[in-house]
Amino acid sequence: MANRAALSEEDVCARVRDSVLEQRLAPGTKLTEESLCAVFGVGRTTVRRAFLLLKRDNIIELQKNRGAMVASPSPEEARQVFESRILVETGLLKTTIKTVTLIDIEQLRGHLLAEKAALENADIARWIRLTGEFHLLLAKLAGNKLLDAFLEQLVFQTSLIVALYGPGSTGPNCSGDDHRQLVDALSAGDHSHANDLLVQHLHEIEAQLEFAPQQPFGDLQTIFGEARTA
Amino acid sequence: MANRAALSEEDVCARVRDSVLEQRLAPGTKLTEESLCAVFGVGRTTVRRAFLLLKRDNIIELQKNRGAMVASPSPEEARQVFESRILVETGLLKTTIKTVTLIDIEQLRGHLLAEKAALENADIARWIRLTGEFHLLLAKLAGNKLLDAFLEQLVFQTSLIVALYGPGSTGPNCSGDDHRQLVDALSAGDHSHANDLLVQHLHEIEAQLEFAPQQPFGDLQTIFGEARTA
DNA sequence: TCTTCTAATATTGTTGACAATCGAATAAAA
DNA sequence: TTTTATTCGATTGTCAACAATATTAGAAGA
Repeated sequence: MANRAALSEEDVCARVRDSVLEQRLAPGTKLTEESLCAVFGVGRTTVRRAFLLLKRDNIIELQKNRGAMVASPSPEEARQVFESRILVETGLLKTTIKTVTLIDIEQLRGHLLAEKAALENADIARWIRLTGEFHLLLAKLAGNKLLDAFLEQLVFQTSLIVALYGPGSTGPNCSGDDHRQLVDALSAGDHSHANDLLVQHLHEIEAQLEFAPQQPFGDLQTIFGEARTA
Repeated sequence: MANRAALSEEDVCARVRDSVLEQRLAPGTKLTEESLCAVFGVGRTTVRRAFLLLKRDNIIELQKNRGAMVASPSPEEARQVFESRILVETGLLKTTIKTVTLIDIEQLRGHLLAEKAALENADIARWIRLTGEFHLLLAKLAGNKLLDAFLEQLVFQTSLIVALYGPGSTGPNCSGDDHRQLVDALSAGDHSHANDLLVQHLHEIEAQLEFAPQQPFGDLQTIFGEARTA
């Protein structure tokens, strides 16, 4: 059994975000306080505070007296997310390309292997999560915590957007080889090429969106139950 | 008298942020729950939730069992704030220069007048706030709410940074004429020039910083009392 | 006088009960 | 059958009391 030390609001927030990142929590899902209390074994106070954090990150929407539901970004919001990602990620890349070390490259390649393994094991949830985390890992190399945190928000929202408007459940969040090519360009110190690849990669994902919503669903206990696979 | 409808955590959060923006709340100031309850006439629940929001915006620091204090960004954090601002603001400018309308220019010029008036009236608090809001107004024209919200965070943090490391109390947050020149360039549709001015403007502010902290102070009741001058 | 320990005070953290509000189900009327 | 009211159950919002923790003040000893 997991330890019984009470989870903090940050923990609950992280768990919910994980579920969003792995697309086990569909946009529009109603989150009642009581159910989350039960799932995570915490009091309403903690859940309530977690809701506040999640709202600030645009992961849930809070309506007065009507509770919380997982956010459903509009097409316009989706556009803004990708616009922001391109700006931030290319900005970070400009720094990274100048400071990147061999150790960093090793770490990135290690991550690529993990992505590949997850895909081969047909562990789709894990793969979806890893492809998102690749971008965060890449961002971290630039050493700007503020932009990191902001990009994190954007990546989580991207997950919601892909869940809403993306291609069928088989469809990739990030097509397989793009990340490897990007690491290669980075390793070669070719900023212009790396930049092109990054922009193209993001545009590709955006281009695959079809703005006609759909609604999968899931049971909360199941969804949250198997969160910690890392 | 103002209406007695209870303020929400967002309201409290906004009031505190206003005070930070106008530099009436010094970095390091201890914020006890009870004092804020008294000042704003709300319960501890509301203050507590506001604290959570303020923490997420890096405006206060929360220590377990030790309460909240206004954040004191480190020199490294200051560097990251300016790096982020340059990235975001130049990115937004690239959009704005393509879509800006005469009405937008009018609005910006109106803001410049307000800045000038505040300066002439020696209403320094208001002037400091307006110079910060100029950047937010400019950003809003690009029509990306996510980047807007992020820049808002950065501007508030800039206020803390200037309070900590900036030139003496007479020193300007944004030197007077820079904003006007920027609007002129924008009005002329000269992207390259506008971009240069913006970058130079931000670099100027950063260059004026001296990383040797100082500590002004103030009474909470006074600080919050005269917040709403807009 | 200075240090160290203890007790008192003040502040924060948590819980549970109660109030307010919303949504659904039912019943009544057109 | 459809629409409108009303009641009931469920969910959220608020508050106050209590517990846990930290800070301060004071006393004792060197």
